[in-house]
Amino acid sequence: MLRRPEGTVPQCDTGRIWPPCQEGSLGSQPKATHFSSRGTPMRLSRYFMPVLRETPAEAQIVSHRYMLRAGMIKQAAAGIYSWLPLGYRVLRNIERIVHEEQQRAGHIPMLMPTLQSADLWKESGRYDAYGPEMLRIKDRQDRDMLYGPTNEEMITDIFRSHVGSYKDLPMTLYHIQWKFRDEMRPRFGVMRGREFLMKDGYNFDLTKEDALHAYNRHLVSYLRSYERMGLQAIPMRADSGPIGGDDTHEFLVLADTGESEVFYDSDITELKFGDRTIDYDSVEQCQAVLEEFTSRYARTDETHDAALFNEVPEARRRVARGIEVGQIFYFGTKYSAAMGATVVDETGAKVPVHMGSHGIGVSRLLGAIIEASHDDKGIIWPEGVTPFHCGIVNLRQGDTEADAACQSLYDALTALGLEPLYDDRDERAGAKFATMDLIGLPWRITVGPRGLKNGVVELTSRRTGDSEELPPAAAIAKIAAIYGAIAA
RNA sequence: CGGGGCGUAGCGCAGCCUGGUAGCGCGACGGUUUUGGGUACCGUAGGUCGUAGGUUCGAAUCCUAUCGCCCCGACCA
Repeated sequence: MLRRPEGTVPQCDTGRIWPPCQEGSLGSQPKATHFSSRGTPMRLSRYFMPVLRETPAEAQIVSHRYMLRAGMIKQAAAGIYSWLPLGYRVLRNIERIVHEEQQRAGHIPMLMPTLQSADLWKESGRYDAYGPEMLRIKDRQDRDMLYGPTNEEMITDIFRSHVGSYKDLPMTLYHIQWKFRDEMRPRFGVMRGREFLMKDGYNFDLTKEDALHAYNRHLVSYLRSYERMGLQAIPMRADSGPIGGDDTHEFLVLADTGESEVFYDSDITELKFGDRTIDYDSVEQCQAVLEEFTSRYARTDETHDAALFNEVPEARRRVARGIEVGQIFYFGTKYSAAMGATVVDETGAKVPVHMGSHGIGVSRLLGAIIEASHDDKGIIWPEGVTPFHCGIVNLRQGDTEADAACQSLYDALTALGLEPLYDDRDERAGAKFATMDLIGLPWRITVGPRGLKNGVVELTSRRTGDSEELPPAAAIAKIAAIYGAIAA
């Protein structure tokens, strides 16, 4: 019903790869049906969502504050966090979108380890080049190990071990895995943690042209992914940094708390990917999207060119701040040549493959989304990533009619494959509203004796604050329609 | 890694200067009262004051060391 139509996204592996166990898989929960990859509905009285009324002192920026206050994360050490149930749900939703969009683009999911042997890094030369950001560990045999900050070496090794012919190309492999970079100064909660969840993908192609198509394909899939998360992320020409490479774009979400200064032509913020369908195999179509989204001036401070920027009409010049949520690179044969990742081409010659790597900061995206979508009461989740589809607030817990009405709403929404969060605590209305506002569910159904007397409940948009009174069945239909439209 | 700051109850803080054996608000728990935007009142539980040394009759308080965390900067998905 609300499930994506069969065939739109062929056989997504989401949720089976990471994490190994699904929420509610112990059998105590009702069997999830349509949205089994998302989670389960929940009664707040049975949930674990330790909200804080006061802001912990260590949190400086709004996303960090709200994530702590909403009971989404708990710091374990500097830049390292536990994901509490509410935060975990959002994390998995973001991850799910990334999986779906990567597989839609034809990229193949897999999983590489967090801990790596240093050998491959010595071979590529990055063991020394990477510096103290890399967490180095010795095992009991005194072997050099490291907690991977990225996986170019490992994927290249896998590729060279098993692929030898141009006939096996093109190929793009990706995984979503925890990384560790020992930042000198972690801060801003999950926006700049030391441990972070990242999708990184690697394309292998016979020619530079093919590799650039892979680059474009990633750009398209990233635009789609961010839009599904309710974000506008602008591709900006960027600096290649320690990965190295020729072509690279960063995707930035505009936000005052962003770490990078960005310069752009305001026309670019008018661009929407929308629900257009793209044939990912079409070089022309992907190229057209790239040109559409990168032809206007948009650069981070690293690559900013004041002279070029001044060619933009003054009224459209913007200087702002942005949060980097992804980056795509084409780096040619840098690793393949160094590590002997070659294939035999049509003429029988051994040639190094052309590669690129492409990352999305999955855990960081939670912070970015909150930075871009909140008010003074709390978070406002976009429908695509919200931890629960809607909240049900029972204003008079213990009142027979109100309890029954809430229960039947809960059951009906659940039967449709939606996941409501039912606040069935014995709390005052104000406390329930404040909690719902804080955790940011986009829709709230408020149920009380007063309305029930007239046969209505109240449906409220978290984003606009607009409320309407309508019969319970109509409220259900409306929510189903909203989410049905997103899933379609 | 340079500069600064902070570790006292689940959270936010006071007490430290001028040593005398720990306190406030919120939260939690129990009760009464309330009930359509964090209600009010009563009661209860909870802290070897980050850790280790030292000075002292006596240390949260003074001294030393150490660990952790935060902020500014340089650096980074």
